Formats: sequence, structure tokens, C-alpha cells
Amino acid sequence: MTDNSSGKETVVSERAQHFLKALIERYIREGQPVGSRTLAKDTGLDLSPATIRNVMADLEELGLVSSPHTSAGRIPTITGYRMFLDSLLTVQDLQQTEVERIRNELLMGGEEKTALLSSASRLLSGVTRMAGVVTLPRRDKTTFRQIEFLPLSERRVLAILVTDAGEVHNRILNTHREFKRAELEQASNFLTRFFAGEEMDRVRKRLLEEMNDARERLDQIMAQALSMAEEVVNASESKEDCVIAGQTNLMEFKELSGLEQLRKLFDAFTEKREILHLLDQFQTADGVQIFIGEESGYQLLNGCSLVTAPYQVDENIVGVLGVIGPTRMHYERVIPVVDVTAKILSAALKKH
Amino acid sequence: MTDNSSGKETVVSERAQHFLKALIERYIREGQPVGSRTLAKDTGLDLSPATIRNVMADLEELGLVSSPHTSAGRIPTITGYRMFLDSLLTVQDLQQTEVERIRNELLMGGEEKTALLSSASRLLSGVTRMAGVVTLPRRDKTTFRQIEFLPLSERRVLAILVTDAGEVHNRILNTHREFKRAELEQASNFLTRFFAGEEMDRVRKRLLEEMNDARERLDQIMAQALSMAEEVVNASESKEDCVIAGQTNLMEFKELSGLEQLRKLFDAFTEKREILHLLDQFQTADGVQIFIGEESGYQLLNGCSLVTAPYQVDENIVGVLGVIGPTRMHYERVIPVVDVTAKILSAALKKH
DNA sequence: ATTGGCACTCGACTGCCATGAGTGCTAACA
DNA sequence: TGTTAGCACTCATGGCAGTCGAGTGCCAAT
Repeated sequence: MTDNSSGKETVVSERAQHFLKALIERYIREGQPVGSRTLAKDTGLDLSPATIRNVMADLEELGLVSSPHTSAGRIPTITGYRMFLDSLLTVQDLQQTEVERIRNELLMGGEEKTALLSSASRLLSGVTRMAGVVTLPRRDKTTFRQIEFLPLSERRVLAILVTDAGEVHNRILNTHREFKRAELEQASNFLTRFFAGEEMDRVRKRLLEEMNDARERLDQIMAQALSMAEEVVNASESKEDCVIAGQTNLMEFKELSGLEQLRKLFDAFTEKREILHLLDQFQTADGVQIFIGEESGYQLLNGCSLVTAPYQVDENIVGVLGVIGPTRMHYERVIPVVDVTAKILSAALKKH
Repeated sequence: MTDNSSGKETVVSERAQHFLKALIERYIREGQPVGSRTLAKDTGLDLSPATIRNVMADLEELGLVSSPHTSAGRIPTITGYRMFLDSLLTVQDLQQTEVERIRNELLMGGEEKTALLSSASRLLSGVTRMAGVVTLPRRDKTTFRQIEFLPLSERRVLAILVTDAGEVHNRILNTHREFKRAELEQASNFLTRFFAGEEMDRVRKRLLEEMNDARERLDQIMAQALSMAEEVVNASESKEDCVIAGQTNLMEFKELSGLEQLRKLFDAFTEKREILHLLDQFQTADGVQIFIGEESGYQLLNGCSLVTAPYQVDENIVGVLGVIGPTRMHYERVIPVVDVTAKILSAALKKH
């Protein structure tokens, strides 16, 4: 009995996989434990419930499904989901018309970068009826393009920093003395020439070095220009890094309905830092990635899954976008949506 | 029987008011219908429950309280709350130490305007454990201070608009031809001199007039400068108008726990437009205002109240801040907090 | 290998009853 | 006349027992 016709112990037989797939698909649709009878009807082969039960017992032993209590049907476990996602799932591509619809909606809000990104987030949440999330390109990967100082009033100077992604940061500086317009212009020119094209984190580092240098040379004007630059560069850093839309969609799902659970999730969304940290991990891989909440330590994502895809500008991956929803989600639909959105977004950012 | 000793029909006797107050205070604490026995113990006077019942019957007839079903205690109605808030409520001032704590926390995030406002919002939500909300000063009440154009690359110009509140708006413009730095500077100077000190909506109007004018005079450069200015002025308008923090706190309150209800509320928070519209109504009055959800048509605020106070910069009311929470909230605590926060914020903005 | 049958388990639902909190009303009392 | 005590009534709540149905595990038959 130990050595069976076509399957060793630890390998899941062809047929068992088939059932696992059917079970998960059914469970995703209905959200309730699925029993042997329903499963028997669901799958094409006509087998009796009893047969199914045997297979189920096997699957349970392998840890792919489990029953919440003795006389309920089976539900997939995390590892069951994992297997499903890795090798069983079949995704059909989107209709061309739907791709068009996504493209249109994405570009509707204008072609400006930040508008595009928040459009993408809203779009994802709208189409999938879950929470859409988009990370903004990391600041330190962007490069310095230009810096300008403008006199506002005596002792107040407006510093403006432009990055090559077309982002503009500004900050009002209170200075010790009044600066003439010409002085400021000179400083702008110098700094711009000096740093243009460098990555922001390098700029930051070099600024500090140069400031030390200048202090030794007692070069007053230089020192002041540098310190002003440093202020605006630092200020440019601590901004929003992540756009999330459609959080409230998640309230619809009963499996996330524990208020406690939901609340933590929402708090995480407003804080964003943890979400961002999580998403960063997917920055590297290219293509759609799926992440099941429980797989990480983050228990606030229990019951959730994350479907992500990186997007790029000019061949470089600069950010990640995706969807957060209950683990029991319609992957076969969500995956292509995320995929396509990432591609369209990448294309739209290229033109820029 | 119709003409009673000291109270006409429609007037609430001194004593009845006392009981109403006790009842509401109790109800706010406990959240459950309060019956005659508990109320009898609660109030100082020692009267038997039976007496209380009589008074309650009167109050019910006047529409100030109601019982959810025949053998439950009484709960205040909207009009009951209104009377309570208008004439019965006694607020004690905050401890000096607490005022200090609020001041510190408010100023913690720096003294920049937007930082202050979002600090205020977070502060309110943190102290009251409900949702804090702050409207940003309306754009058209702010006045134009300065505009600048900077060349970015050929055909791309960065336009920067500074208002007297110290806000900076910027926008990248794609132009038809290349502009020299000197040209741009000239345009900046001209426009700044021309519009400085005007309110933004007037600026917008005059810009359009002048553009027509310029077209007639075939004044190329002027026309272009004006159209660039118009673009950035318009862009400056459609920004976030309202900061909300601590939404999730509202999930704690069982009276708002209907998922449907909560969801709508949260959606309104992310949309913000309706909330903003509502808050605008309190822009005028000065001092703490209390608004009970049901009193307006907005049914999404059913079960909620709004405690607001306007804040000012240099004697002019520029915005409103406050707290959204369940109608059953601790007004005697929330009111002074909102009041003090508004005052401190006003003071902090004055220095600016 | 697959199936039918049988006993068993468990959650969900139902009806029932006792309990207790609270009310309205009436009559008695100061 | 205002206050009180007492009584009958209502209703939500919680526990208990019973039923139903979905589902399982196992065993014997095909």
C-alpha cells in the first residue's frame, strides 16, 4: 500500500491537483468550506462524493487543505494556496477592449507623473474592487537636475529643487542676512552645474563633505549656499512614498470583518510605512508576484494577499504597484489587471 | 390640570432639565438606555424611581427623550441633545498643563503651515480618540504675493506661485518656443508687481481680462506671460482642501458599527468634498460650534456629531478645525480641546 | 480503484421558558 | 399637590433542548 501505482507519498497525484484546483476555485467563489458532494458535481469527471473524500483525506494529510471542524467541508491552507498559485492557476488574458478601457482611465487625469500614479492606484482599486496601491519612485534613485533660489522678502529665500523625474520640491528658508538676487542666482548656477545628474543620495553625501571643506576655506558665500541646498535636499526626502486607494472596499469582505483586524489594516494604510517596506521587496523581481499575508511575519496582513508588479521608466524598475485584498480573491482576473496596468503605466511614463 | 403651578405645557421645568442633563450625561458615559432607577441614584436629590418616571413621561412627550422599546430606559433624541448642548452643558476649562501639552505637540512637527495643520488634525484625533479634521485656508481668500518663471530645458518652464500665506505652488509648463532667462525674469517682475496683494480669485479674473486685452494689442510677450501665469494659477486651485486624521478611531464606537454606515463615512473622508462643504458653513461663526449629524440632510453623518471652531491668522478667519465623532461623545471634554487647539493654532500662524 | 451505506459530529436554527430591567397606571400618603 | 409604593405588563436576553442538514470517516461490496 505504501508504494502506489503512480504517486509516491509526498507527491500530489495529477488527479489530486485537479481536485485541489477545483476546490480552491470554488472556495474563492463561494467563500465557504466546500464539501465532497459539491466538489463532485463541480469537476468534470463524474465521481461519487465518497471518492472525493478519499482524495481530500490525502490532501489534508499533505497540509494542502483543512477542515475548520469535523463536519464542515474543506478550505485551502496557505500552502494549498501557494501550490495553486504556483502551478495550478490558469489566467486568461484580458480582452483587448478592457485593456483599452484601462488605458483610457489611466490617462484620463492628465499625463503628469503624480497624477498618473494616483490614477493607477484608483484604477486598480476600482477594477478589482479591492485596495489599490502604488509606490512612488524612491527619492534616492532619482537624480538631481537643478536647484534655484528666489528672494521672497528680506531674509526669506525660496529654494526650489527639481529632479529629473520632473518633480519639484520647494522650501522656504529663513536666512541670517539678506541676499541679493544676483548672489542667489550665482549660487543656483554653481550648485546646479556642480551636482547635475547625480543621484540624490550621493548629492546629499557630497553636500556634507563640501560643507566641511568650505568651512575650512572660510568661504562664506559658498558655505551658505551649500547649507541652503542641504536644507531643501533634506526636506525633499520625507514625503509621501505610497499611494493607496479604495481601502474601504476591503470592508466588504467578511473574512476581514473582524473590526480589530480591519482597524489595524486601515491604520497601516494611513501610516503606509510598513506597506511600503513590504512592497519594496518586490522592487526587484519582474513580472507579477503574489504574496500571501501569512507568509511574512506581518500579522496585520493575515487573511490578505498582495498581487504586485513592478513598473519601469526607460527600462529601469522604479516602483511597484498592485492590489491588496483577501487571500480568497479572484486571482485569474486580478493578475492580468495588475500586469496590464503596470505595463501601461510604464509606457505612459516613458513618453514623459 | 392643563395649567400647572409653575410650568406651562411647552416649557421644560427646572427640575426636568436637571434630569435631562443627568440622563444624557449618563447615557454618554454608558451608551445604554438609562432607566428610572439608575437615574434616581445618579442625581443628587433622592427621589424614588416612580417620580422620575413621571418626569420622563413629560420629557418624552416634549420629544426630548425616547425609549427604543417599551421596557427599556430612555435615550436622548436629537432635540434632547440640542437642548443639552445649548443650555445644559457645563464645560470645565482645561488644566494649564494640558494646554501646554497641546501646544507642544502642535508645534512639534515644525512651524511650517501645512505641517501645523496636519499636526493639528492628528493632535485632535489623538487627544479625543476620534477623527480630527482641519480645513485648509480657501485659495481665493489668500492673496497673491509673487510669481516666478525658471527655465528648465528648452521649451520647459517651471512656474512658481507664492501666496502670502507662504504656500508655494509650482507647475511645469511646456511652451511653444524657448525663453531666455532674462525674458522670464522680466515677465515675473511684471506680473508680480501687477498682481501683488490681490486675492487669488480676483487675480484669476483679471488675468483673463488682460489676456483679451493683450491679444488685441498683439502684444506677444505679454500674452504668453499671462497665459503661463493663468496656467499656474489655475493649477494651484485643485489641491487638497482638508486634512483628516484618525478615522479609524471611529471604528471603536459600537453605535457607528454598521459596516454600511462606517463604509460610507470612510468614503466621505477620502473624498473629503462633502465634509469640506459642511465645514465651510462654520467658517463664519466664531467660537465652538456643535453640529449634530442628523440635523442636516447628510445621512452619512447619522449618529455623528461635529465639534468645530474656526481658526484665524491676523484676525481673519481662514479655516475651521474640529472633531467628528459619535453623537454620544464627551462634549465637556471635547469642546475645550477643540477651542484651545484653535486658539493655539491661530497664535502659531500669526508668528509666521 | 470506486462506490454505496451507515453512524457520527457539529453548526445553525427554532421554540420555550425564566429572569430581570423597566414602564404606565392607580391609589395612598404627607 | 407633589411624591411614593405597588402592581400588572412588556420586552430583551440567555440558557436549554430538539431538529435539521451538510459533511465526514470507515467498511464492505463491486
